[in-house]
Amino acid sequence: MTMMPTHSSSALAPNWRIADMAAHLNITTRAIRFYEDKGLITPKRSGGHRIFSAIDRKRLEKILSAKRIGFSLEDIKQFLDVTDGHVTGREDLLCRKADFEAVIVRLRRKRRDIDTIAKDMQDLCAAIDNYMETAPTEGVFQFAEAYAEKFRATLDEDFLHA
Amino acid sequence: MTMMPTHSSSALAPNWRIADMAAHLNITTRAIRFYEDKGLITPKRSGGHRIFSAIDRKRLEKILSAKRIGFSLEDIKQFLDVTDGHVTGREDLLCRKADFEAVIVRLRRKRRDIDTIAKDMQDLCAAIDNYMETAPTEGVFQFAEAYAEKFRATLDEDFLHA
DNA sequence: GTTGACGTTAACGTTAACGTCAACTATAAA
DNA sequence: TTTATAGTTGACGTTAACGTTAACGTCAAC
Repeated sequence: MTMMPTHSSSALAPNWRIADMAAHLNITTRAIRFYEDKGLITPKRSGGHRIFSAIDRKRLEKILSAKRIGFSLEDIKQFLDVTDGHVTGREDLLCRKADFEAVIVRLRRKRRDIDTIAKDMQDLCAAIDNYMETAPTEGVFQFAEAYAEKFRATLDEDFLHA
Repeated sequence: MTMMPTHSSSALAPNWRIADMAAHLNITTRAIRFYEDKGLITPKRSGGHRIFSAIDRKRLEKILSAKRIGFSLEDIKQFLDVTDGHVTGREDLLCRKADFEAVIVRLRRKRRDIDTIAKDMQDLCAAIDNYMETAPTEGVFQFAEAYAEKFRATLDEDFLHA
């Protein structure tokens, strides 16, 4: 007797059900249905049930990446509409392209924001470490004071450049 | 008669009113009041009116940076509570530090997400440019098809590594 | 042919981060 | 002193992105 591949997945041509997808991507089935309602994905159907391909999965992964960096589902739809070829007019395409270029600029700023905040967080962690070593039981407020001092230093620095 | 510095601002020791702050930071006064309600800022008062110092401004700028990269106001409050010295217990501080280190890890992923999406956007813009040059009036659907082809290529590549 | 795990749609509930009045007050200028 | 121009505190409205039932369909297995 030959082994029949299970309905839920096959290594070569995977076709997952909604729960499999949700588990793989660490989201809820509700979210996936919601994305379909919003027109972000259109998985195939088999007797009313949704069937997800590898392409569907890749698409969902991109959607989640975009979501993590703050894009709304509507933003994402704008992008997908173009890659899917739902925007065909020359004027429309050029308009979208301008939008995307503005987005790229904002992404650069977002990268800078991340670096700024990450540095602050690392400094804060280091300050906590330092506080733990140098102030065993006494001087409870020294930590905040030291941090505030550092904060005022960056403030003065900004004044010089402004 | 000596020039009296105006109430609204002085270069050396600026004290802005809420509308000035809002204009400088490109947000609404409502947002600023909301941040105060949530305990993120505590500007001084002068007869009921809020007065903002350079420190308040810097603090707000940090808040907006954090917001842009997806932190909720509650997240931001967690961070500020520590830097302000409202968290004094050793256990509490170590606990917060662990949270912050987890955040730093997520920020690294967010950076990667940004790079991924930015590259996709740049590719898409380039594809649009290319399409504009090579397909003057005919073959409306070639653009989407070309993009889909490229997409399948990255998909196959992922299969090799999985 | 029934069971049980999983799927479906439809509809209302929830939370965050403000927007939007409304009614009142404080300050600066005339 | 009056007036114009902000500023103040509620209180309710709004939007996005789902969560949460409710009520019912499907399908492989026993």
